[in-house]
Amino acid sequence: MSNTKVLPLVEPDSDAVAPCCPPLTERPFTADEAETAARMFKALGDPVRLRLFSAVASHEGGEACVCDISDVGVSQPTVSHHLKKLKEAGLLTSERRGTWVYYRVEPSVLAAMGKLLTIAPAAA
Amino acid sequence: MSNTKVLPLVEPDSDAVAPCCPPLTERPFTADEAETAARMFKALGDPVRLRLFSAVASHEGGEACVCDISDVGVSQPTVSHHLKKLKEAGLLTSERRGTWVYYRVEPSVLAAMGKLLTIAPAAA
DNA sequence: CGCCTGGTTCGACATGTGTCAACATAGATG
DNA sequence: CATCTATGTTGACACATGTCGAACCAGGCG
Repeated sequence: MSNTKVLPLVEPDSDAVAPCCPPLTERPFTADEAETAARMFKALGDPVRLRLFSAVASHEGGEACVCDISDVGVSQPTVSHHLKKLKEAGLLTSERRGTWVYYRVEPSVLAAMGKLLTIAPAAA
Repeated sequence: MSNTKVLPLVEPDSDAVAPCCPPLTERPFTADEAETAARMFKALGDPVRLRLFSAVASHEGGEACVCDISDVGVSQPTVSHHLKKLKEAGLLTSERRGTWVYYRVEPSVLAAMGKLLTIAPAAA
């Protein structure tokens, strides 16, 4: 394996979690890779989405219902809109349980993005 | 210290490279933190910028002149525009050397973003 | 000095995006 | 079934953003 303990907090086979792209520093991205990766970054490129995502990610059990996190200074439809965006970007998944809808983070995508930003482990 | 060897590829005092925010998973972001972090993510949230950034980052010596990376399918003014955005976001720095202008990556910012995406090292 | 090449800035335009109010839907509960 | 609460969807609108061509600045060179 190329890099052994870069993100030891995820799956053991941490090489498999990045079906998207190599580290940004490894070689110039192709148009397709850039398109894919940019979609994820763009999803986190909004303050409200970032707060929502962080709220879900840091919530107990890695999941939270909308009612728990919708206090970010915008109207409820806007919250819903942003959560949808995050879902479309593959960063969150949602599940309805009775009255409430719970969102949870997709850890593999987080890890993939983290690896993208890794300084090229050329020497390792 | 809270997290000892999350991104061992950077400076030894890797805690100092993130003057921005804690990991997304540690606690809900404040409005200010989200604003700051979103600015960086947004900068990488465009395919063209991502290609340019990757081209610079992966170039020999971590720097490249515009002429080396401007082959991304958009006009040259547009390239310049995106490079400016990346510079404003703190991801790149530029320096004129004779005829050419060289861009290089700001590794500390890369590392900071990587840490942001770290899965909360709660257990560690 | 005049000109050429590399790069940035300007002005304009089309498109994308964040936001809200109003309406619609899904379950729970009486 | 009536109704209430929790979410999502729609339509509209202001604003930001990506893009280009044209004009402009900076160095090197004859």
